[in-house]
Amino acid sequence: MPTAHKGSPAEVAALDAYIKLMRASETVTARAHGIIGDLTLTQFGVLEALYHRGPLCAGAIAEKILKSAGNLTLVLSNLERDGLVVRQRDCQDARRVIISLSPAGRDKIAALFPKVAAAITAEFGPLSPAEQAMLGELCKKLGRGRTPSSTAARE
Amino acid sequence: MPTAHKGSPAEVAALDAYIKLMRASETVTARAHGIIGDLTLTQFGVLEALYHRGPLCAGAIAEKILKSAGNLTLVLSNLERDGLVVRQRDCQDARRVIISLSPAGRDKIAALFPKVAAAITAEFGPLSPAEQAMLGELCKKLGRGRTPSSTAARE
DNA sequence: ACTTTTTAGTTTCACATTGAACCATCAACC
DNA sequence: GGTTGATGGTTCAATGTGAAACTAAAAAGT
Repeated sequence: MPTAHKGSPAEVAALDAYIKLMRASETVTARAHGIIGDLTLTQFGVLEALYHRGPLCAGAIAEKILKSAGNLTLVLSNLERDGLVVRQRDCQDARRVIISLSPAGRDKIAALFPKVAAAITAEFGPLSPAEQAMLGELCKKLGRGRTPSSTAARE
Repeated sequence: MPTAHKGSPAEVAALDAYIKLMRASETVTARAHGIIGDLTLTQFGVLEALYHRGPLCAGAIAEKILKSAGNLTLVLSNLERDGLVVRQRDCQDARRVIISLSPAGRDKIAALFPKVAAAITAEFGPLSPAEQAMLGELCKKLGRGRTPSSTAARE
Protein backbone atom coordinates (compact mmCIF):
# COMPACT_ATOMS: atom_id res chain seq x y z
CA MET A 1 0.00 0.00 0.00
CA PRO A 2 1.47 3.36 -0.98
CA THR A 3 2.22 5.84 1.75
CA ALA A 4 -0.18 8.64 0.93
CA HIS A 5 0.47 12.13 2.10
CA LYS A 6 -2.13 13.33 4.54
CA GLY A 7 -2.93 16.86 3.64
CA SER A 8 -5.28 19.31 5.26
CA PRO A 9 -8.58 19.96 3.46
CA ALA A 10 -7.16 23.26 2.26
CA GLU A 11 -4.18 21.48 0.77
CA VAL A 12 -6.28 18.83 -0.88
CA ALA A 13 -8.50 21.47 -2.43
CA ALA A 14 -5.57 23.58 -3.62
CA LEU A 15 -3.67 20.65 -5.09
CA ASP A 16 -6.80 19.43 -6.82
CA ALA A 17 -7.36 22.82 -8.38
CA TYR A 18 -3.69 23.04 -9.31
CA ILE A 19 -3.73 19.70 -11.10
CA LYS A 20 -6.80 20.68 -13.09
CA LEU A 21 -5.21 24.01 -13.95
CA MET A 22 -2.09 22.32 -15.24
CA ARG A 23 -3.99 19.73 -17.22
CA ALA A 24 -6.16 22.37 -18.85
CA SER A 25 -3.26 24.55 -19.90
CA GLU A 26 -1.37 21.54 -21.22
CA THR A 27 -4.38 20.30 -23.14
CA VAL A 28 -5.02 23.62 -24.86
CA THR A 29 -1.34 24.13 -25.61
CA ALA A 30 -0.98 20.64 -27.04
CA ARG A 31 -3.87 21.29 -29.37
CA ALA A 32 -2.31 24.53 -30.55
CA HIS A 33 0.99 22.75 -30.99
CA GLY A 34 -0.64 20.35 -33.41
CA ILE A 35 -1.49 23.27 -35.69
CA ILE A 36 1.85 24.94 -36.10
CA GLY A 37 3.48 22.03 -37.87
CA ASP A 38 7.19 22.35 -38.29
CA LEU A 39 7.57 25.28 -35.89
CA THR A 40 8.14 24.74 -32.21
CA LEU A 41 5.96 26.52 -29.68
CA THR A 42 8.78 28.86 -28.74
CA GLN A 43 9.57 29.65 -32.36
CA PHE A 44 5.89 30.43 -32.86
CA GLY A 45 5.99 32.67 -29.82
CA VAL A 46 8.91 34.63 -31.21
CA LEU A 47 7.31 35.09 -34.62
CA GLU A 48 4.04 36.06 -33.00
CA ALA A 49 5.74 38.71 -30.86
CA LEU A 50 7.48 40.19 -33.91
CA TYR A 51 4.27 40.00 -35.92
CA HIS A 52 2.26 41.97 -33.42
CA ARG A 53 4.92 44.34 -32.15
CA GLY A 54 7.27 44.85 -35.05
CA PRO A 55 11.07 44.53 -34.80
CA LEU A 56 12.36 44.01 -31.28
CA CYS A 57 15.73 43.59 -29.67
CA ALA A 58 16.52 40.15 -28.32
CA GLY A 59 16.05 41.06 -24.68
CA ALA A 60 12.57 42.41 -25.30
CA ILE A 61 11.55 39.16 -26.97
CA ALA A 62 12.95 37.09 -24.13
CA GLU A 63 10.93 39.11 -21.66
CA LYS A 64 7.78 38.83 -23.73
CA ILE A 65 7.88 35.07 -24.11
CA LEU A 66 9.18 34.45 -20.59
CA LYS A 67 12.32 32.59 -21.61
CA SER A 68 15.94 33.04 -20.62
CA ALA A 69 18.34 35.10 -22.70
CA GLY A 70 20.56 32.13 -23.39
CA ASN A 71 17.64 30.16 -24.68
CA LEU A 72 16.56 32.92 -26.98
CA THR A 73 19.95 33.08 -28.64
CA LEU A 74 19.53 29.49 -29.79
CA VAL A 75 15.93 29.90 -30.87
CA LEU A 76 16.80 32.99 -32.88
CA SER A 77 19.71 31.19 -34.50
CA ASN A 78 17.41 28.40 -35.60
CA LEU A 79 14.86 30.86 -36.93
CA GLU A 80 17.58 32.79 -38.73
CA ARG A 81 18.96 29.60 -40.24
CA ASP A 82 15.48 28.80 -41.53
CA GLY A 83 15.19 32.26 -43.06
CA LEU A 84 12.29 33.42 -40.92
CA VAL A 85 13.94 36.27 -39.00
CA VAL A 86 16.84 38.64 -39.56
CA ARG A 87 19.46 39.69 -37.01
CA GLN A 88 20.82 43.22 -37.29
CA ARG A 89 23.16 45.10 -34.95
CA ASP A 90 21.71 48.30 -33.61
CA CYS A 91 23.68 51.29 -34.95
CA GLN A 92 22.82 53.43 -31.93
CA ASP A 93 23.80 50.81 -29.37
CA ALA A 94 26.16 48.18 -30.68
CA ARG A 95 25.28 45.81 -27.83
CA ARG A 96 21.73 45.41 -29.02
CA VAL A 97 20.59 43.13 -31.80
CA ILE A 98 17.42 44.06 -33.63
CA ILE A 99 15.32 41.10 -34.69
CA SER A 100 12.82 41.47 -37.50
CA LEU A 101 10.67 39.16 -39.56
CA SER A 102 11.89 38.23 -43.00
CA PRO A 103 9.25 38.26 -45.76
CA ALA A 104 9.07 34.48 -45.47
CA GLY A 105 8.67 34.75 -41.71
CA ARG A 106 5.92 37.31 -42.08
CA ASP A 107 4.08 35.13 -44.57
CA LYS A 108 4.38 32.16 -42.29
CA ILE A 109 3.11 33.80 -39.13
CA ALA A 110 0.40 35.67 -41.03
CA ALA A 111 -0.89 32.36 -42.33
CA LEU A 112 -0.48 30.50 -39.08
CA PHE A 113 -1.72 32.88 -36.44
CA PRO A 114 -5.38 32.92 -37.50
CA LYS A 115 -5.42 29.13 -37.48
CA VAL A 116 -3.99 28.97 -33.98
CA ALA A 117 -6.36 31.68 -32.78
CA ALA A 118 -9.27 29.73 -34.22
CA ALA A 119 -8.08 26.50 -32.63
CA ILE A 120 -7.74 28.09 -29.21
CA THR A 121 -11.13 29.70 -29.59
CA ALA A 122 -12.59 26.32 -30.44
CA GLU A 123 -10.85 24.85 -27.43
CA PHE A 124 -12.57 27.42 -25.23
CA GLY A 125 -15.89 26.71 -26.92
CA PRO A 126 -17.19 24.56 -24.07
CA LEU A 127 -17.05 27.66 -21.87
CA SER A 128 -19.59 30.44 -22.26
CA PRO A 129 -18.24 33.98 -22.62
CA ALA A 130 -19.13 34.60 -18.99
CA GLU A 131 -17.30 31.46 -17.93
CA GLN A 132 -14.25 32.46 -19.93
CA ALA A 133 -14.24 35.82 -18.24
CA MET A 134 -14.64 34.16 -14.87
CA LEU A 135 -11.76 31.80 -15.60
CA GLY A 136 -9.58 34.73 -16.56
CA GLU A 137 -10.45 36.56 -13.35
CA LEU A 138 -9.68 33.57 -11.17
CA CYS A 139 -6.37 33.02 -12.92
CA LYS A 140 -5.47 36.64 -12.48
CA LYS A 141 -5.98 36.38 -8.75
CA LEU A 142 -3.51 33.52 -8.48
CA GLY A 143 -0.01 34.39 -7.41
CA ARG A 144 -1.15 37.69 -5.93
CA GLY A 145 -0.04 39.14 -2.64
CA ARG A 146 2.78 36.69 -2.31
CA THR A 147 6.38 37.68 -1.95
CA PRO A 148 8.91 35.10 -3.12
CA SER A 149 10.17 34.76 0.45
CA SER A 150 6.81 34.30 2.13
CA THR A 151 6.30 30.86 0.61
CA ALA A 152 9.88 29.65 0.82
CA ALA A 153 10.42 30.59 4.44
CA ARG A 154 8.17 28.39 6.56
CA GLU A 155 9.13 24.85 7.62
CA MET B 1 3.16 50.27 -36.72
CA PRO B 2 2.84 46.57 -36.10
CA THR B 3 0.36 44.65 -38.15
CA ALA B 4 -2.09 43.51 -35.53
CA HIS B 5 -4.29 40.53 -36.12
CA LYS B 6 -7.96 41.40 -36.21
CA GLY B 7 -9.80 38.73 -34.33
CA SER B 8 -13.48 38.28 -33.71
CA PRO B 9 -14.74 39.14 -30.22
CA ALA B 10 -14.92 35.41 -29.47
CA GLU B 11 -11.29 35.01 -30.45
CA VAL B 12 -10.17 37.98 -28.43
CA ALA B 13 -11.98 36.65 -25.38
CA ALA B 14 -10.64 33.13 -25.78
CA LEU B 15 -7.05 34.26 -26.36
CA ASP B 16 -7.26 36.58 -23.39
CA ALA B 17 -8.48 33.76 -21.17
CA TYR B 18 -5.82 31.45 -22.58
CA ILE B 19 -3.01 33.86 -21.82
CA LYS B 20 -4.20 34.29 -18.26
CA LEU B 21 -4.50 30.54 -17.88
CA MET B 22 -0.95 30.02 -19.07
CA ARG B 23 0.48 32.77 -16.91
CA ALA B 24 -1.27 31.43 -13.84
CA SER B 25 -0.06 27.89 -14.31
CA GLU B 26 3.47 29.11 -15.02
CA THR B 27 3.47 31.35 -11.96
CA VAL B 28 2.35 28.62 -9.59
CA THR B 29 4.73 26.10 -11.11
CA ALA B 30 7.65 28.49 -10.93
CA ARG B 31 6.98 29.04 -7.24
CA ALA B 32 6.90 25.32 -6.62
CA HIS B 33 10.07 24.93 -8.62
CA GLY B 34 11.85 27.28 -6.25
CA ILE B 35 11.15 24.89 -3.39
CA ILE B 36 12.49 21.65 -4.76
CA GLY B 37 16.08 22.80 -4.94
CA ASP B 38 18.36 20.49 -6.86
CA LEU B 39 15.58 18.36 -8.33
CA THR B 40 13.99 19.23 -11.63
CA LEU B 41 10.22 19.45 -11.88
CA THR B 42 10.05 16.22 -13.84
CA GLN B 43 12.25 14.42 -11.36
CA PHE B 44 9.98 15.65 -8.58
CA GLY B 45 6.98 14.39 -10.53
CA VAL B 46 8.49 10.93 -10.80
CA LEU B 47 9.35 10.73 -7.12
CA GLU B 48 5.94 12.03 -6.19
CA ALA B 49 4.21 9.40 -8.31
CA LEU B 50 6.27 6.63 -6.71
CA TYR B 51 5.70 8.11 -3.26
CA HIS B 52 1.94 8.10 -3.55
CA ARG B 53 1.47 4.97 -5.64
CA GLY B 54 4.33 2.72 -4.71
CA PRO B 55 6.56 0.98 -7.25
CA LEU B 56 5.46 1.43 -10.86
CA CYS B 57 6.67 0.25 -14.21
CA ALA B 58 8.18 2.91 -16.43
CA GLY B 59 5.22 3.17 -18.76
CA ALA B 60 2.84 3.86 -15.90
CA ILE B 61 5.02 6.70 -14.70
CA ALA B 62 5.26 8.19 -18.15
CA GLU B 63 1.49 8.16 -18.44
CA LYS B 64 1.04 9.67 -15.00
CA ILE B 65 3.38 12.59 -15.54
CA LEU B 66 2.36 13.10 -19.17
CA LYS B 67 5.82 12.72 -20.64
CA SER B 68 7.09 10.62 -23.52
CA ALA B 69 8.60 7.21 -22.90
CA GLY B 70 11.92 8.21 -24.37
CA ASN B 71 12.09 11.16 -22.10
CA LEU B 72 11.36 9.08 -19.05
CA THR B 73 14.25 6.75 -19.76
CA LEU B 74 16.65 9.65 -19.38
CA VAL B 75 14.97 11.07 -16.30
CA LEU B 76 15.01 7.66 -14.62
CA SER B 77 18.66 7.21 -15.50
CA ASN B 78 19.50 10.51 -13.86
CA LEU B 79 17.47 9.64 -10.78
CA GLU B 80 19.11 6.22 -10.63
CA ARG B 81 22.55 7.74 -10.97
CA ASP B 82 21.73 10.04 -8.06
CA GLY B 83 20.62 7.06 -5.98
CA LEU B 84 16.99 8.13 -5.63
CA VAL B 85 15.25 5.31 -7.49
CA VAL B 86 16.00 1.67 -8.32
CA ARG B 87 15.40 -0.09 -11.62
CA GLN B 88 14.45 -3.76 -11.48
CA ARG B 89 13.35 -6.09 -14.27
CA ASP B 90 9.94 -7.62 -13.74
CA CYS B 91 10.24 -11.39 -13.27
CA GLN B 92 6.76 -12.06 -14.60
CA ASP B 93 7.17 -9.92 -17.71
CA ALA B 94 10.77 -9.37 -18.72
CA ARG B 95 9.83 -6.39 -20.87
CA ARG B 96 8.76 -4.34 -17.90
CA VAL B 97 11.03 -2.44 -15.58
CA ILE B 98 9.79 -1.83 -12.07
CA ILE B 99 10.82 1.50 -10.61
CA SER B 100 10.86 1.97 -6.86
CA LEU B 101 12.10 4.60 -4.46
CA SER B 102 15.42 4.00 -2.76
CA PRO B 103 15.53 4.87 0.95
CA ALA B 104 17.28 8.10 0.04
CA GLY B 105 14.61 8.85 -2.55
CA ARG B 106 11.85 8.17 -0.07
CA ASP B 107 13.45 10.43 2.50
CA LYS B 108 13.84 13.17 -0.05
CA ILE B 109 10.30 13.16 -1.38
CA ALA B 110 8.86 12.68 2.11
CA ALA B 111 10.65 15.83 3.22
CA LEU B 112 9.92 17.77 0.07
CA PHE B 113 6.31 17.01 -0.73
CA PRO B 114 4.76 18.73 2.30
CA LYS B 115 6.73 21.86 1.53
CA VAL B 116 5.57 21.91 -2.06
CA ALA B 117 1.98 21.18 -1.02
CA ALA B 118 2.13 24.06 1.44
CA ALA B 119 3.59 26.39 -1.16
CA ILE B 120 0.91 25.56 -3.71
CA THR B 121 -1.75 25.93 -1.06
CA ALA B 122 -0.35 29.35 -0.20
CA GLU B 123 -0.33 30.21 -3.88
CA PHE B 124 -4.03 29.42 -4.05
CA GLY B 125 -4.66 31.42 -0.91
CA PRO B 126 -6.01 34.45 -2.75
CA LEU B 127 -8.88 32.26 -3.95
CA SER B 128 -11.65 31.22 -1.57
CA PRO B 129 -12.50 27.52 -1.39
CA ALA B 130 -15.53 28.18 -3.57
CA GLU B 131 -13.39 30.01 -6.09
CA GLN B 132 -10.88 27.19 -6.15
CA ALA B 133 -13.67 24.73 -6.81
CA MET B 134 -15.04 26.98 -9.53
CA LEU B 135 -11.61 27.26 -11.14
CA GLY B 136 -11.29 23.49 -11.12
CA GLU B 137 -14.66 23.06 -12.73
CA LEU B 138 -13.94 25.57 -15.49
CA CYS B 139 -10.60 23.92 -16.21
CA LYS B 140 -12.24 20.52 -16.37
CA LYS B 141 -14.64 21.75 -19.02
CA LEU B 142 -11.78 22.83 -21.26
CA GLY B 143 -10.75 20.39 -23.90
CA ARG B 144 -14.07 18.62 -23.73
CA GLY B 145 -16.11 17.43 -26.69
CA ARG B 146 -13.26 18.01 -29.06
CA THR B 147 -11.80 15.29 -31.18
CA PRO B 148 -8.21 15.82 -32.27
CA SER B 149 -9.40 16.11 -35.86
CA SER B 150 -12.16 18.61 -35.25
CA THR B 151 -9.75 21.41 -34.47
CA ALA B 152 -7.10 20.52 -37.02
CA ALA B 153 -9.48 20.13 -39.93
CA ARG B 154 -10.96 23.53 -40.65
CA GLU B 155 -9.15 26.10 -42.79
C1' DA C 1 6.05 -24.70 -33.37
C1' DC C 2 6.57 -20.82 -36.26
C1' DT C 3 5.34 -16.64 -37.83
C1' DT C 4 3.21 -12.10 -37.15
C1' DT C 5 1.84 -8.44 -34.13
C1' DT C 6 1.87 -5.86 -30.22
C1' DT C 7 3.97 -4.00 -26.20
C1' DA C 8 7.84 -1.99 -23.08
C1' DG C 9 12.08 0.30 -22.93
C1' DT C 10 16.01 2.21 -24.89
C1' DT C 11 18.60 4.94 -28.18
C1' DT C 12 19.23 8.70 -31.25
C1' DC C 13 18.52 13.24 -33.06
C1' DA C 14 17.15 17.90 -33.11
C1' DC C 15 15.58 21.37 -30.35
C1' DA C 16 14.39 23.66 -25.84
C1' DT C 17 15.66 25.30 -21.22
C1' DT C 18 18.08 27.36 -17.42
C1' DG C 19 21.93 29.24 -14.98
C1' DA C 20 26.60 30.56 -15.02
C1' DA C 21 30.53 32.18 -17.22
C1' DC C 22 32.10 35.14 -20.69
C1' DC C 23 32.69 39.12 -24.01
C1' DA C 24 31.68 43.39 -26.04
C1' DT C 25 29.83 47.85 -25.47
C1' DC C 26 27.88 51.62 -23.34
C1' DA C 27 27.56 54.74 -19.13
C1' DA C 28 29.46 56.86 -15.02
C1' DC C 29 32.90 58.75 -12.65
C1' DC C 30 37.13 60.49 -11.10
C1' DG D 1 40.55 59.72 -20.95
C1' DG D 2 41.20 55.57 -18.47
C1' DT D 3 38.90 52.75 -14.84
C1' DT D 4 34.69 50.95 -13.12
C1' DG D 5 30.29 49.16 -13.36
C1' DA D 6 26.10 47.99 -15.74
C1' DT D 7 23.88 46.08 -19.78
C1' DG D 8 22.95 43.03 -23.92
C1' DG D 9 24.19 38.78 -26.21
C1' DT D 10 26.58 34.68 -26.73
C1' DT D 11 28.58 30.33 -25.13
C1' DC D 12 28.67 26.21 -22.36
C1' DA D 13 27.14 22.31 -19.47
C1' DA D 14 23.50 19.70 -17.84
C1' DT D 15 18.91 18.34 -18.31
C1' DG D 16 14.50 17.96 -20.45
C1' DT D 17 11.48 17.01 -24.58
C1' DG D 18 9.12 14.44 -28.32
C1' DA D 19 9.31 11.73 -32.52
C1' DA D 20 11.15 7.98 -34.71
C1' DA D 21 14.10 3.96 -35.21
C1' DC D 22 15.45 0.07 -32.79
C1' DT D 23 15.57 -4.18 -29.51
C1' DA D 24 13.65 -7.55 -26.75
C1' DA D 25 9.92 -10.08 -25.13
C1' DA D 26 5.20 -11.44 -24.73
C1' DA D 27 0.81 -12.48 -27.20
C1' DA D 28 -1.89 -13.84 -30.99
C1' DG D 29 -2.76 -16.27 -35.27
C1' DT D 30 -1.98 -19.91 -38.22
